[in-house]
Amino acid sequence: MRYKKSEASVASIVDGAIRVLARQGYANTSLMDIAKEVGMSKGAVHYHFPSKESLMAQVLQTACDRVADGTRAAWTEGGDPVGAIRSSLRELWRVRAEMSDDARVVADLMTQALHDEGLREPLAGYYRFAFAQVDEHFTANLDKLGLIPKVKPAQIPRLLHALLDGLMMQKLVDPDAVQEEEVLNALETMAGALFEFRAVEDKDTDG
Amino acid sequence: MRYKKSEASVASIVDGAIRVLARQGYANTSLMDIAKEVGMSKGAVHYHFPSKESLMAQVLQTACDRVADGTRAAWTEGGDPVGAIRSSLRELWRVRAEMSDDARVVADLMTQALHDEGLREPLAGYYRFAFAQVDEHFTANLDKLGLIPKVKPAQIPRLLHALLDGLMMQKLVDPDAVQEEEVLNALETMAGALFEFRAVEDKDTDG
Amino acid sequence: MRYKKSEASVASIVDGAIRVLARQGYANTSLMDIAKEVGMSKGAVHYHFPSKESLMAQVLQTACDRVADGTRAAWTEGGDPVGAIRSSLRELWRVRAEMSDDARVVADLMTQALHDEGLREPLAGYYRFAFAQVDEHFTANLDKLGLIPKVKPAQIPRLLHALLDGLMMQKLVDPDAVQEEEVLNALETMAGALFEFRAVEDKDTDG
Amino acid sequence: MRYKKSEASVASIVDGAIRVLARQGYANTSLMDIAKEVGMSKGAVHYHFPSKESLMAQVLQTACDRVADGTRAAWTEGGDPVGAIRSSLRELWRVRAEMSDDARVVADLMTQALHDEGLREPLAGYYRFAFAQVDEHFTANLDKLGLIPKVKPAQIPRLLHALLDGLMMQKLVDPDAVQEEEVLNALETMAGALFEFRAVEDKDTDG
DNA sequence: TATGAATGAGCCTTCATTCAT
DNA sequence: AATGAATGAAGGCTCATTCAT
Repeated sequence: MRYKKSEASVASIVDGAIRVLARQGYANTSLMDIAKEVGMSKGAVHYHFPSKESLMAQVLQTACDRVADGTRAAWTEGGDPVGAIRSSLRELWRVRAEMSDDARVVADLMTQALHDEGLREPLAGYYRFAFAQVDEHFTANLDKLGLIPKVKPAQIPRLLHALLDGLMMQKLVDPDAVQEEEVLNALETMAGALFEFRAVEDKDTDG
Repeated sequence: MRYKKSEASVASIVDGAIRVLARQGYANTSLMDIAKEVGMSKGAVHYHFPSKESLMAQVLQTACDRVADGTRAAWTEGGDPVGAIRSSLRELWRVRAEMSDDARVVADLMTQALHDEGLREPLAGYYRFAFAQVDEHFTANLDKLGLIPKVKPAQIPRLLHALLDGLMMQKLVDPDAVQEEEVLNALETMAGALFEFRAVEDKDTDG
Repeated sequence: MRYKKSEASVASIVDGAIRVLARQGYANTSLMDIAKEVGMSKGAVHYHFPSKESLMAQVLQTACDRVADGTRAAWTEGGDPVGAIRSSLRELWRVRAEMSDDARVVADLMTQALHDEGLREPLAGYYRFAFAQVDEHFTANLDKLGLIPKVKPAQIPRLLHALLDGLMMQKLVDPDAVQEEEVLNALETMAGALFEFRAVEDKDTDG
Repeated sequence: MRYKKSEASVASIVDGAIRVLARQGYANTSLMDIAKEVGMSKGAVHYHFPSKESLMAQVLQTACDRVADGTRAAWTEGGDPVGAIRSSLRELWRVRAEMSDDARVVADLMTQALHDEGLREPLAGYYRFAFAQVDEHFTANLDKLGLIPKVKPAQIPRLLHALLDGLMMQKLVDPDAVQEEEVLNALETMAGALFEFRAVEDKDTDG
């Protein structure tokens, strides 16, 4: 309890690392770069993280958490179903389209994770969380929203995020080529294809 | 004829590089690894490629070309429109689901390209080609196929590939989690949402 | 009384250092290793010893003292001369053959001392003591034991310890190769060569 | 065959390393020191030796070989047995008393070998060779020399070298304390104790 | 065309040491 | 008396690159 300086330093290092990684990419980033970014010595970074890999794991974890957190507010509830889906989708895309440092780092470390065992878990956790969010706020409410899924419900989160992430990838490679408004329209159209509205007479029958 | 040998060496280096990169990833691959893979000296690699970056550019170019080539045969023409779309989609996914070395390298170098000017062009070209293919074989034939797009036609290739690439990313991170058959069904459902069939009586009316 | 705790800490550090050094060797031992071994922080070690060198000097001193102490009991007196020499030799060898942590550390730091001024004195003291012990218990009693040296008496301790230390070195390098019993026999034979028994009639003549 | 430069460099590095190690000791010697000594870059040293350990193994091997070689000439044959033994012993001691860089390095790395698997073999080989030499030139000729061993013959080389090495150790620690002439006399005396002359009448009996 | 040799910058890591608390 | 934090120099090692041959 007396020594909280360390926590602050750790946080500062992780933050700095995310900034540098977003700027330079994993393959071009050394611990020296990170140390400089946060105004510490290389030794200090190693004091808090025994290895580069352990730092990277924490960095990825943090970035994933933040991206996931950023989508927490995305889910609009109540109101008419169509409007709710629409605004949720828009929010999910906005988080990606902003291309925050966090999002860039997640994308960057994703390919690195293919060859680096230690990075796999944070990513898997991220996907789990993201999918669970869709399930909780969306798939679970299909009935309430008056929607009938046209694909296996378990696939819905996967497809939605694949679409969003694929578009983000394109945007990362060529930011100008992706037209926001048109992407959003298309997103809605495609998402809309995953369901159909329950006919009104069904409701009558139920009641 | 005089340069045959050299050309063969260049090709061999690029091939070997793709194998090594697919195995180890960009950040963990040195020129030495590549030289060893193709049984040449480090010096020889540098004789053919002035710098690592130039080799990587060529590698990415080649990998992109091959992936693109692999999709050339994907396009089924003739027959009923629905069947054609279906089998084309299946082929496009198969190329990714196989996760050939080429596909892995494209994915791996994509994030590297964000920070490496020299890698941008091959990727942009790849996207151009992939989109153009969709346009040529698909979007341009909408009328012939009796389909009316529900989104701006220019967005169709983008959306389709985003979905496919996003799913491949998920598969790279966790190969077992992606269920082939269900993905294919969902793919068709979503793709189907981009169009609607022109009613038969419309044709009569037109004629 | 006030310094009891500190003294205990100092002793604990030195003890721990000897254990670690015996295990890992000087060149592979850091202050961190030692601090960990005794359950203290690196800073604490530096609080008690201003520098690594000063700790090592104390460590060597302690190890030397202990080894020397271990030989104090080696000297059997009284009884027949041959038996006394024999059992003393056996004890001197036993101390080495056991290869206590102390003995290992002395051997290890001996080579380090060649290049490290601060370690020289403890070793010199050790040799002085060891030689003096031989002198006191043995050389000085030659007459009483009825022995006549065949080499300069001052050389006796040196030769004895050289033989013992050389054998220990061999044992350190290859523990199994040194056959205890045969070594002991040979030791006695060689030691025996340093003297000759005074003929009994000499005694008579003297008396 | 065309590229002999490497062999020269390797030899030069090993030579330089032996000089530096003799001067500074293993624990105080970095690859940089060695590179500087031979006027090469650190990278060049690593080009020829993949690791410090591999260099040290080669260094120890070379130093051992040289020391062993230096004793090849020590063995005087023919003439009277006593004289032969005497001059051989003197030579064996001279090689050590000179304290060549090679001998110092062997002594220095001996303690390091206790904790470094890779260094063990060269030392073991050295002992094997040294013992074999004694066997070949000496123990095997006992009969011819008219000597009967008083200890198990297999122990003779071990004891002889233990004595010599132990004395060298003392000399390393305190060069002035070891008096050459007296050591030599004592050496002869002790060595002499390992045998007894066959009585002349035995010879008569044989004949 | 291709190689072996060498370079030198840079990387991750270790470590003795210092210092505020 | 002892600790956690931080430093900075140095260590072993990797690597893209250069060059004579």
